[in-house]
Amino acid sequence: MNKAEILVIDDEPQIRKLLQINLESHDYKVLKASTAKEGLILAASHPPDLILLDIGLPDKSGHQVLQDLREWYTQPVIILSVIDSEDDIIAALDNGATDYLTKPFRTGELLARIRSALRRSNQSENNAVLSISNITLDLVARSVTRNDIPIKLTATEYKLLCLFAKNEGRVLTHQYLLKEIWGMGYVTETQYLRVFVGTLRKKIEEDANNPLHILTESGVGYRFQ
Amino acid sequence: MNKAEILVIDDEPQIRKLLQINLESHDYKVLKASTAKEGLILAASHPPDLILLDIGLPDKSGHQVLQDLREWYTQPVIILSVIDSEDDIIAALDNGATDYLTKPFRTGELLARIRSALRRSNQSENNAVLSISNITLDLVARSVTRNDIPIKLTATEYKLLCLFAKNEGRVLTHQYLLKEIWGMGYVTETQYLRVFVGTLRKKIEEDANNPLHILTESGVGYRFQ
DNA sequence: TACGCTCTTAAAGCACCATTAATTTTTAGA
DNA sequence: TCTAAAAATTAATGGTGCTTTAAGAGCGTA
Repeated sequence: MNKAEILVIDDEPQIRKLLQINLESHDYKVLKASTAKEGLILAASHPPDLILLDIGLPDKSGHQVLQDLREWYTQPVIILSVIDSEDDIIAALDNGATDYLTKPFRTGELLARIRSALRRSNQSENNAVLSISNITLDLVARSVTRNDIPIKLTATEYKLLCLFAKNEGRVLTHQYLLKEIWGMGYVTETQYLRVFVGTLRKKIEEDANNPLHILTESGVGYRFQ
Repeated sequence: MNKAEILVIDDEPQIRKLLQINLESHDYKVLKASTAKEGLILAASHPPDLILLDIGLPDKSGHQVLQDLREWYTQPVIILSVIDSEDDIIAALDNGATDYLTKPFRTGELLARIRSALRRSNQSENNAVLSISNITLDLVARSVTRNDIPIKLTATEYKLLCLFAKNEGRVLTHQYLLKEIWGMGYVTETQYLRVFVGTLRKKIEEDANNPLHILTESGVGYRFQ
């Protein structure tokens, strides 16, 4: 597993610094934004594994940011706030926040809540080994085999195959795949998918011209089985 | 969806009563236990959708109960505690607690955190399936079967069948169907429907000449049953 | 029989898809 | 820091399958 990426959206430089130091010392990769706008753009261009969101931003209410994020972002969002108001907490949680901490927070607790949130968001994907007919995918070792023979995949090919394997039998839309792999800004770049599905098929199908695993659903997306 | 069942494990009768009243008034079914032993037995004999666990039980530490539960129980466990100690919080979260609230807690916040936890634990099992006699429609996987045999549908055919299935037994007018699938500008193109209903019938009816599912309501539209 | 509505069929057009290769960017190693 | 290789992106081309269109035939009703 790679370093988990955490996006911090907070306008106070001291808090950003504090969080960055604490998170990086626990082996997370930290992205920072000081305004709502910047944060949303950053999240969309490169979806992080978790977002820490300050509710009191200068340009936009954190509640609004949360709603905007939840239109498409499914990973955990933990709210940080100086306001210890029950209404605020309820509103945030009902808008899809994963957790809500009031400042000043205890860093040890925050880190534990981050671990907890990440653990839960990963547990569905945490089957360590996925096997679909003759394809085997070891999520921990990050290795793939076909008929027990190791296959070398690039980073993008691997991400794509992971998404497919975790959603066996489901149709994944172009939009969804592009969003998950490249980020929100790329949902129209269907051509990327064609190229990478092409290379993946060459590597995992018996006959890339008659694919049995990665099926195309014309006009919609792809289905893995 | 049935009432969600919540198991309260707490030794203080007042707290149990308070929780019961609040939870039941929000349409949850409440199970109660006053000791760790009782709670574990109850959870095992009839697994609830969520557990509220007091950390200070008479017969066993709540941390120990949590560990025992997590051997097999995967649904949310929210810890309630009079102890506002960071070490306790971290230990509980790292042992698999979903959330941790210190007493006295605000009931509105507790309810919001329960909703949040249940929402997240349910989203994975959300395989909305529509079944109409021998036709099955999985809206998440975007797949259709007849007598358990997969049927391949084009994007437009699928949209059409979805509309039908979601409005089983109702007459859907040409106008409505055209508006939903092709858009407002196409409400006069009745011929499109004839063609696509034709291909759909070939795929899902036993005998496309004597359709049992997609019935024609002459001059008006179609009805699915 | 004539008319309105429907169904079937098939050809034409077009959007979508796959493949390949060229170009740019990133990564790894010296 | 530089260089070479690998990977990602972009662009170009041809193929495939879906949608649209159109024409003819069936069926019930006046």
